[in-house]
Amino acid sequence: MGTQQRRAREKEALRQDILDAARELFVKEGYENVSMRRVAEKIEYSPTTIYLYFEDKASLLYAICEETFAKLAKRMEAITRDNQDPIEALRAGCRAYVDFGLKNPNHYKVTFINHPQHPRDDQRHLKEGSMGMKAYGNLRGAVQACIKAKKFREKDVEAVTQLIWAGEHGITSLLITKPNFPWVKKSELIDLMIDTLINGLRA
Amino acid sequence: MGTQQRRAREKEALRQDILDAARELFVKEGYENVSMRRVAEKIEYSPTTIYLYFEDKASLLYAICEETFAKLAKRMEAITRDNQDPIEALRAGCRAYVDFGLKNPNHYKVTFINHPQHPRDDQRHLKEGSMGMKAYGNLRGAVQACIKAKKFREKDVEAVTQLIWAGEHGITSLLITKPNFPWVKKSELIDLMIDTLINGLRA
DNA sequence: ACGTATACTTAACAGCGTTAAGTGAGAGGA
DNA sequence: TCCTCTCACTTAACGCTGTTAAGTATACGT
Repeated sequence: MGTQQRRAREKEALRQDILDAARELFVKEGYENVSMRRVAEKIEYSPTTIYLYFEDKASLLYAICEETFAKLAKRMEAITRDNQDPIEALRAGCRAYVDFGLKNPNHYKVTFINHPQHPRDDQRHLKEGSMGMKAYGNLRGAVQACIKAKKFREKDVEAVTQLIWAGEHGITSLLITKPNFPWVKKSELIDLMIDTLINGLRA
Repeated sequence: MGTQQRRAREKEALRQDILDAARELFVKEGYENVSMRRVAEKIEYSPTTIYLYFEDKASLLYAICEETFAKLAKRMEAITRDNQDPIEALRAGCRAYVDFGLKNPNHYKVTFINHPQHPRDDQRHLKEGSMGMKAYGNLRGAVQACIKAKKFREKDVEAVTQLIWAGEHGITSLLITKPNFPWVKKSELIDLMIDTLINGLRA
């Protein structure tokens, strides 16, 4: 009777092997530059085996990104929880977001930078329940707190959240995709963005 | 003797035909979704003919983008020339940049959003002499004017220029790549970004 | 021991960007 | 006028890609 459970365990193990192999390759060489055949080679199975565990290449990627962004969501939650001052919490959350993007550029690229190729994956990373959406919700919470404490002049929570997200994303994505541009000191540029936005929003 | 000139004219005409066909397809369906074979089909030549006029697919795209961004650079130049108030000039320039991106999403995508695939094209759109760089230079001019007029607290021209560019880019790229996200009114979000940044920078 | 479900592989399809080799028309010189 | 050679273009092919249909062998339940 334990056979079924053992088989299920073995299936799950192979699924994890595929995820591990794909994650390593995607992170090292970028999603577009890694073929299903190369992932298969790494785990020493035929390419088609992967399709028994994941619908297609995009789904494989999505599973990996959800894993990764779960960490970001957790980290941002901890920041807003531990910080008393809402402004400081927001500032720290923003900084964590950008740092996370720069530390996981390939994940960030496929989740937030690249346009979805197939209409089927459209916005998958920002659909309800996704980790990307969870992180967004967290940011909104931090913004909400600032507005409640009457720190901001603008009262539209959604607008301010989207504004800050766009600012963070602008810096993060440009630093990732244009590494050879003659940037000023990156860390200071990030802080300048966060400070300027918060300053500009102040009541 | 006029033969050589006529042949040169004919070559140039075909080059333009290729550009026109490629532009139309790229704009309508996006760079990645258009193959060289499809461009060739449209001009009724064999696929390899294109390679007699352009080094590869990326170069064909680059030529098209330079055309397009030349228009943006020109527009931004006119704005900074016609506007007396440096802050208003900057504001108008920012607005023009974002509007341009939203009106030419496919050009904007390949120029500013996508990561360069091949190291050879790396940063091509932001190299010296490119139209992308010209537009950047224009923005820096507008920022310079604001700093000279003592309107900003931060004095580092390069840092402020990059900050504003990142802000503009953040909004533009997210609105383009995530059209189904529940955005607040787009036009107001754009203005909020520009106003908040300028406000936050004010002396 | 036998049939069947399950896990996996082989072979193939239709497409991609790109290149090497081949063709044919037309210009220029004798 | 005829020949030659240049130059614009095409045909065929290479080595990839993601994905699927069909086939095979193992190991399970009866």
